[in-house]
Amino acid sequence: MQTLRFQAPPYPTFITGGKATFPRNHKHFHHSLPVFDLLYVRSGTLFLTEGNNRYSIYPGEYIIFTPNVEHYGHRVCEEETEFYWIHFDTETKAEWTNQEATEWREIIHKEASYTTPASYTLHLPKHGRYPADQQLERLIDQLLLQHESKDPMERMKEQQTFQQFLIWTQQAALHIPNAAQLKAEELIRYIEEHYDQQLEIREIAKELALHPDYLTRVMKQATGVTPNEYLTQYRLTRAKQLLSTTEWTIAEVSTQVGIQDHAYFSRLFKRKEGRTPKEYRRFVQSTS
DNA sequence: GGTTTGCAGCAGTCGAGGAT
DNA sequence: ATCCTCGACTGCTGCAAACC
Repeated sequence: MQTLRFQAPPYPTFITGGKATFPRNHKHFHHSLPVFDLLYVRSGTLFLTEGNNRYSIYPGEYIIFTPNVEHYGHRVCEEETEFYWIHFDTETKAEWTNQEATEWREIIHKEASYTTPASYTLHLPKHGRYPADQQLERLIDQLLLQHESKDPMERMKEQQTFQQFLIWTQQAALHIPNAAQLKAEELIRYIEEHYDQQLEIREIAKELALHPDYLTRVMKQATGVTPNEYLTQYRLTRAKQLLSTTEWTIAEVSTQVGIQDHAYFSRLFKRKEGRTPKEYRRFVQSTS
């Protein structure tokens, strides 16, 4: 299996991306780009050829195509096929190798000193699979939303999200999740499905059959943030979407994202975003 | 309608440590 | 190593009132 190997930082740059759906009997067109092209299949199957190699990309799998090498569909889709496409490029030299990395210590190229940052050698498999959950799709959706956003602050965050996407891709290539990570993933799923309701850590812990303290600990260990911090972050992301795409009052938006007290919502919003919800809406409208 | 401020209560977090 | 509990304390949250 070929592996794309490159140094970071600087991390590769996200250029553009999108979501596409091919109907049944549709075939991918002939295509060659001057940058890397990553395709991630959400449902259905893509049958693609690059050079002399044929690939079948099933749901949950991705493939990375090489710049300036033509790829095309060698077979029609047998069912409706939904996939994401992401174009990116590297500033550092990137090369295809047959050496796969199997442990994190192979990724950490050099530890940081007082004057130089840590450096990493990422090894991304040409054709790989992500763990079976919807976190990754949410991350890509977030990336595409930021890319399409009229808010310059959101646009600036897209590279950050793309870096996280690359780290997850690297993690998926090596990853054997431990118990804490599995529980944190379960908690994240729960939060994202119930963020619009009143959530208490004790209730969630009961739901997941764990002690509340323990839940906080595994979440912090796996993601670096506490359940509450994650919930707040998620609610504010949804609130920003609603503020920029609807005419709802601040109180309605607040209720919609699970915060009953709109006064508290405004305060929270200003603390995290640096401007009140009203200012945010005005700002987005003025830049569109 | 939306924001700010003050305040009280308590939920959530963290360090330490025990049980398995 | 993993899972869990306890006690202390921080800061989150909801409410009310005043103001823009």
